[in-house]
Amino acid sequence: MADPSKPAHAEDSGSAAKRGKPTLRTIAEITGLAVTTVSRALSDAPQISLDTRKRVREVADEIGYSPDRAAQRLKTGRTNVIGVLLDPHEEILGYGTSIMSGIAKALQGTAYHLIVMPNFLNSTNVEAVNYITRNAMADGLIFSRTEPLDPRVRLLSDLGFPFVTHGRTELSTPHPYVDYDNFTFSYQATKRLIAKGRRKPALISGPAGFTFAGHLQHGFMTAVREAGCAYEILSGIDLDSPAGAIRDRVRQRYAEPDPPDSFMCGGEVCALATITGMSDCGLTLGREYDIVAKQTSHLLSAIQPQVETIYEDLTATGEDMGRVLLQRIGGESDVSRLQLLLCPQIPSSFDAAG
Amino acid sequence: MADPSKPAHAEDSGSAAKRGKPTLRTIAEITGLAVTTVSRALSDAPQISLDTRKRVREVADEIGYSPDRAAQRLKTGRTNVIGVLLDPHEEILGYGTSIMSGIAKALQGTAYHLIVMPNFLNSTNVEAVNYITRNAMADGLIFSRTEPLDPRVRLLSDLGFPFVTHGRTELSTPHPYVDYDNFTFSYQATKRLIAKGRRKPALISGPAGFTFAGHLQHGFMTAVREAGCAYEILSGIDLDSPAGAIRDRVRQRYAEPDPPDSFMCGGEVCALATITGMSDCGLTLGREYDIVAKQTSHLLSAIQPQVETIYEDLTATGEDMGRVLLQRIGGESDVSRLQLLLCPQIPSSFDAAG
DNA sequence: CTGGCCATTTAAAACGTTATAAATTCAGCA
DNA sequence: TGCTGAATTTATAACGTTTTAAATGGCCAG
Repeated sequence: MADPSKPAHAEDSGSAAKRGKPTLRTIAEITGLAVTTVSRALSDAPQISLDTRKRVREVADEIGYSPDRAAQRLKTGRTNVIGVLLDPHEEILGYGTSIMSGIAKALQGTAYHLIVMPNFLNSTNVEAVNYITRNAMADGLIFSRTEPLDPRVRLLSDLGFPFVTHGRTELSTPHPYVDYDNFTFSYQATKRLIAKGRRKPALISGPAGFTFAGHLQHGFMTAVREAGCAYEILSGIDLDSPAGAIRDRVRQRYAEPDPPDSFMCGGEVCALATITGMSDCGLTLGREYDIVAKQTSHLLSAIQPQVETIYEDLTATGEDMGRVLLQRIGGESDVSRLQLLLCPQIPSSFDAAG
Repeated sequence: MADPSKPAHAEDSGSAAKRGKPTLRTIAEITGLAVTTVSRALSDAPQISLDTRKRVREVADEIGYSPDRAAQRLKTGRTNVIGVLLDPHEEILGYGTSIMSGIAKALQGTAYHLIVMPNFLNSTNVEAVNYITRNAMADGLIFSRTEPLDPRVRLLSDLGFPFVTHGRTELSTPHPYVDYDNFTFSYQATKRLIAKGRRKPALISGPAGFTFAGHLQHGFMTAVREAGCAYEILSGIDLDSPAGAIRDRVRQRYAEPDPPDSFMCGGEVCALATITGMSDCGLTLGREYDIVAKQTSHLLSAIQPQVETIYEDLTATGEDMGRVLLQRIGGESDVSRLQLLLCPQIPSSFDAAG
């Protein structure tokens, strides 16, 4: 029925002042001013008299004017859009939700829109970045899961395109980031296991290649070395593995000699899967073994309240990333002011001897 | 450093043929044709000779031309963007991921971009819809969690703005949708509980106000009435409740007289929370009680393989929605061809007597 | 009353694309 | 030769905005 090639609400043009979406021209005709003046007035240029500015604003509000973003974009080259690159797996247990709602909060009240670009097709994330910059689809980019020599970071740095990452890199050129201190998290979590009397903690490590995996491992190793105890890094699985794979691996490990007696889990799904695997072997959490996990949602604590957790506030992270990116776009060139390392809040119960 | 107001890769204009992003004009200068001709040639207009079309395409490819979407958009009014409205809670257990990757698949190879518009700020979803249509931010819209008299559907229908919903409404004006047959799901799931010998199934219903909640309840009621058995609809919680609330409610219910002996759970988190609550009461799944749940990810089957499930393929749903929306934008006005009701696949084990 | 300066407003051009209508070329034919 | 019409190409305008440079008018010093 309705012709989709034209906005359906564009009614037939009436008399002189044509109907349809109001533009600067509409306001100009109503006020008797020139289009230029109206444009200037709406952007509060000091060269336009206060009277005029006020009158224009009133008329604009009255007729419900809102600027055509396509035209602004064509003219200025600015899109007023912040893009978030979303990996397929990132939606699990609210990662994406939390981050996004944080960013949205930071962008509230600004001219910027948040747009999520799901990256389900371009096999590599770099292609997506390339595409977005080449087609000027956004003024700034946010993405996560950085690698030590992240090619996206490299590309964007070269282009001078504003971005913030969730996670650090090891590139020599510094860049804006917001990161969680996974070293400290892992160190404290492992220390907690040891404080509870465990003598062989196991780490289910982050997926190989990502910067945070190194941090997790480093924190873990530091704690076990300090304690001088045995340890194990479970091979064959990581935090990205499906729950079933983690469960099976844990089960299998317990059929072999000299199994670990506790687990440092970097995520809730990982913890749940571990518990299931152990339970299949007849082992009980808190009795035969312990777990400390990172918590980012409320699922784990509802299902398995016995698991001790350290919380990572992803919404706050998102908000920080939004703020940092806005500063960057706004011209802040001192990168050191655009790097945030968020500290884990260690529960006070951790202080008590296990 | 880099001035963010201009694309950083726009170098200073060289000699005659200025550098920077190639435009139609660049191609025109190279080939000696008029800009109009180039535009036509690239859109494969039949009025342009085959020779010319081929030559223009070659040059375009060579210099890496890609059209400026802002300009196209300004001129044509078309955005080449499909928007997905994402509710905050929808990311749980991969709902959003699956849907989005499906849509992305359907859009692959078309001129359309998928853009996710997280709706974390506008309290009501209608405001977001209003905003998107008024500002012509997309050519079509996809959203879920429809209500019987959904105001978004009403608004978009009035405007003639193309959209597809995940879920049906009870509005008299028919509209494109893709929906899962929650009646059949709920009916079969409940029948399965009864076939296993349970005599008082409980329903944890969908959140009040959404169309699918009615379907779930209807299927449940049909099954219990057919069997003539007792039943219960658990009050105070629904599928949107946090896991902790569901767990507590289940536990609490078992402290009261005449508790249910089985559960129809419309989601995995719901099932997990129920199991936890029951387990806190010392009750074992498969012995003292049973659960049938809807499965949309692989978490539940990894953590609690004993739970019988019926699968809903959300990626397929997304793909269908993408296809339907494209047809709608393409001018398909026969709405009945744009309505899909997807049937639950009932596991063959359901046929065996419990 | 002229010239100059300030404050304010304006006309014209531009961003890159597409739509409309017109121009050009050339073959066929009277 | 000149006309018609088909095939191909083109000039011009337009989408709504911002930018650049220029115009207008008022006021004051000379």
